[in-house]
Amino acid sequence: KILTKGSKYGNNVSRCGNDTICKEKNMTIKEIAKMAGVSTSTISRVLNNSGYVKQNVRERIEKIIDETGYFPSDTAKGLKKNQTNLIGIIIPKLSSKTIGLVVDGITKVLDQNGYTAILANTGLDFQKEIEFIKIFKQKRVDGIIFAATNIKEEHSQLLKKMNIPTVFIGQDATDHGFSSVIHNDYGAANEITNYLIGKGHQKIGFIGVNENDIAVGYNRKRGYEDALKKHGINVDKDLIAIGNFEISSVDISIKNLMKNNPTAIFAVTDNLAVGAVNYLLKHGYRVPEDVSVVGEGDSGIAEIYNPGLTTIKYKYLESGEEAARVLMRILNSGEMEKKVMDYELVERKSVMKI
Amino acid sequence: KILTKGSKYGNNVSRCGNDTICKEKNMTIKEIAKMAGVSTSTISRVLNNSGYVKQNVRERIEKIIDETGYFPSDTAKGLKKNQTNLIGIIIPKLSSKTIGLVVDGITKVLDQNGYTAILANTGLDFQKEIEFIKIFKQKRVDGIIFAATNIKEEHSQLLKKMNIPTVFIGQDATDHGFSSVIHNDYGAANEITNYLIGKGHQKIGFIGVNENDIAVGYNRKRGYEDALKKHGINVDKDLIAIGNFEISSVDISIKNLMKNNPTAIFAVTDNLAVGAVNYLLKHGYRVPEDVSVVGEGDSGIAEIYNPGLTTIKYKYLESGEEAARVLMRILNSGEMEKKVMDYELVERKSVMKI
DNA sequence: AAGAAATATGGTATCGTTACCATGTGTTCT
DNA sequence: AGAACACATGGTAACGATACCATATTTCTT
Repeated sequence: KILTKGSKYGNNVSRCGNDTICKEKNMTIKEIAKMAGVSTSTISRVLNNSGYVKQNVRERIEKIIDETGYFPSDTAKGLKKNQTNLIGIIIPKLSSKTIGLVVDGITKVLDQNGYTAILANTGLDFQKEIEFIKIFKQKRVDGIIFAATNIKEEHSQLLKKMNIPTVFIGQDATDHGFSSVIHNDYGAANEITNYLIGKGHQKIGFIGVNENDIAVGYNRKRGYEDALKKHGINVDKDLIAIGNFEISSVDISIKNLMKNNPTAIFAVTDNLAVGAVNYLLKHGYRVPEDVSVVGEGDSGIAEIYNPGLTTIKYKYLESGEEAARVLMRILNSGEMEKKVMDYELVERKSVMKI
Repeated sequence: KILTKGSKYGNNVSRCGNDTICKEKNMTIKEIAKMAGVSTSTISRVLNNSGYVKQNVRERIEKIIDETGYFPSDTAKGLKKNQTNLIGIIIPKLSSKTIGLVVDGITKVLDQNGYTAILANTGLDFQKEIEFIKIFKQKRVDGIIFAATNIKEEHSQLLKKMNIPTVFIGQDATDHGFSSVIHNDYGAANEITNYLIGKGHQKIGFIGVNENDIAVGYNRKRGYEDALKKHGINVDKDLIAIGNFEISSVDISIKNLMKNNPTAIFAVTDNLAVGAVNYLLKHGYRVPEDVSVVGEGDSGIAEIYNPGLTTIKYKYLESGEEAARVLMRILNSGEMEKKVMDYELVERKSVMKI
């Protein structure tokens, strides 16, 4: 046992022997060189598998490295090579399956390419985004993947000044000059509205969020409206409710909506859709017999919920992967890219033909 | 516009002027010193707010720093100070609300203390855990927070050799000599089983997971068994089903269980509980009228689901915060700690008295 | 007014690597 | 045999910051 109850274990402090505390320095390339009786240059060569080293010397050195548990300092390496192999990721929060999937995808691809993610969790606080960009600059990250809810001039100004390759995910920042991986929010909303119309619905309620959120708030609403227009259906303000992402906001939105007797409701996220269904069930409506309901996101809950929710499945994991791949390409002198990710309509039990 | 379609933008490469590509070096403390007509020592002093600097000189320097957009290199600083302010976080995956919450909590506290998280996402691959520990060592992280599903000798050996302060979360590693923040899995399972017994249930089915997972698999099962024993109820093997975390595994488990006519079912996670309810509903049982069902986790779905699921709410966000706090204390020469987090029984609609 | 103490600044070694040049050996070619 | 080349190794100056010491200059003490 090295660490026992009561032992001190501070920065750079470890136990040597019983309860003694002592500074423990890291092994360095110099010490390894001395032990092997060669120069640091030679050690560096075997470490990086570069240049010429005699087989038996290489083996001797590798053995020493193994035995001593030496690990070269990426800090020193980074300073010398002006490259950290660190990629900064900026996200609003992690306790959402959507973002979790995105980050899973990002880290997977980064790992394959020898990069490591460093995490900035803004907790939805805009000012923190700016702060974290600066921290990332100080840490000399090689690139940034930015999952912003909306892009302001302040972001792009700062990022340009910083001169760090950046990829946006979930929001289109190509107008600002940045590579972006986005979801086809407009197309998906358009398609699922068409789908409802195809099932005979004409009075389709809409539960959305603030349009400052371009992807979810603005684009999905446009998709809905355009689908109606295309089929000659009037866009009725009284069938449109705007709240926030909180499920509790649904109760108010939908109450107003229901005064106008829609036969179907399109909520822009699965959470909101579930909130809608819960409200309807509680107030004596049957779903889908009396009212059909659809969401978007296929966040896991849609499948499990009762009744199973018809929704749009976005490719979140894949978009994370793609964003990382785009960044890798940029780091290899690639060009700016814009990728629009696929989506998929998945039918379950919450819609009925009328 | 700095970045336009077609522009190259590689590592350390940026556009100077029209389409020209040029290396852009970072500003250094030396250059700032030269511009300000002072030594690097003085710049360092204003940067770190240490030692004496005349007010007007300080202001002149600050102005230059601001105008040039200079950011000191943490890489160089880290090399010199032997401290990176980086904390490595090892997790199995992020696309789970539970882990997302934990990491939210961790990053919140780290941020407050001037540390940044660097992320190792193992994707449930055990061998990667070992690999990432080594990467963290190379990156010279100041500490590690480890959310492992089970702790092997290989882990603790390596971590001790590395000499990096480490806190485990979700699993008790105090036997291995490491600080740990854990959930009271035994107590919670015990309590919710007692609760069912209190509601008059005697034949209580159990849906668990592999006992290699000490926290969820082993401890929760023990809590269940001990509650039965304490009330003089026989632990019936035919009422116990072990599957995995996948919801699809429930269908098989529960089918066998139902042959023995339990009046209640305790599933060790909400997901499994929801799977159970879905199965029961599909096969003509009413919940809770015919069978009561409880889960554990209160992962969000329990609240939204129909019927609302009675469950145990674990403090995931708080445990992340606490783990980070424990680590901060260790870094300040604190002692090893073991923290057991609270839980809370939340009653909803999935249980009925008989 | 002389010495002590506080204020203000600079010089330089150092952190742990790698890049680059220099220097030696063998080996092969003509 | 001598040149040309591959193989093998070492020395040293960076990379960008900070720590520590040295040295002025100013401001207090008594």
